[in-house]
Amino acid sequence: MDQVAGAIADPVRREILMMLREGRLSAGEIAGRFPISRPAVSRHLRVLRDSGLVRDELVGRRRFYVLDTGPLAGLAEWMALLARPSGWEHRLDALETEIHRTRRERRVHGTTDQAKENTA
Amino acid sequence: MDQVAGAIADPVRREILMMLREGRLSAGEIAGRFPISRPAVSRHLRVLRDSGLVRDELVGRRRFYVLDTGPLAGLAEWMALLARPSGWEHRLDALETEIHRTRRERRVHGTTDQAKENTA
DNA sequence: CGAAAGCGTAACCTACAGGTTACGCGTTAG
DNA sequence: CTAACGCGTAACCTGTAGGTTACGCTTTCG
Repeated sequence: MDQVAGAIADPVRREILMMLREGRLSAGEIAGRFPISRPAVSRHLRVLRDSGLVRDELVGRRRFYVLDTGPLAGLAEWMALLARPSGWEHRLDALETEIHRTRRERRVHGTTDQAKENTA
Repeated sequence: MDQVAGAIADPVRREILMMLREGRLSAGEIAGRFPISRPAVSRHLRVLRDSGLVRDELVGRRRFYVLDTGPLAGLAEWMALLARPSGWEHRLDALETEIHRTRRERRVHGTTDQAKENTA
């Protein structure tokens, strides 16, 4: 959970995650949408990979990144625990169920090309 | 939300927040539970105050800190948005939930002594 | 096969986060 | 009134996060 919290803390990484929400993207496609250099983005992607928030799929000479919201569950649980008397934690519960549902449907994003899976 | 994410990212600050869940604590009481120096804890408290996650109450020569989970809502919403499959219907849903979010008083920790409120 | 595309890694630099000690200021106690 | 307490701030040091350029490896294409 520590790694997840750290990964979330950076605005560039948060934006990358939001990009990946609409489907997988190659490293170059992601880097092209930022004003910073490609290696900088590459290292942000490495942090996200280590945290488990993204998976990568090697397709030819390209590397696609896929969002994986699973690791968010731990952080969500911590937040819910912290805010127990608050009232908005119901949305966090919803988030967790959503995460589990997404876990089942993850294969929808996978298209029909072969890819060597490189999960962190 | 950026400040909240940054505040959450540090393990010491997370532990402070968990401590405050059971009631307000003075700066000295908090610092006494960590192996690091008191000024270091003081600056962690400053970060938490700036993020809005804690409020402070001056009582005599002591300064009590009180948990405020309100600012977590923004981050929670972002996480929920990320975990959902992309689509504008879901965004509307989240917006609606945010608008009707309850602002009920969190007077639970407040005891009966007078205190000058110093919210960030 | 040789050249170009697509990415990650290495080496390097700078800014800042997080730690320490020294200090100052307001408040309580004696 | 003076001394001690409680706490924040200033000044300083160090490790690391995040940026850059240079480079190397693998895959595709002429």
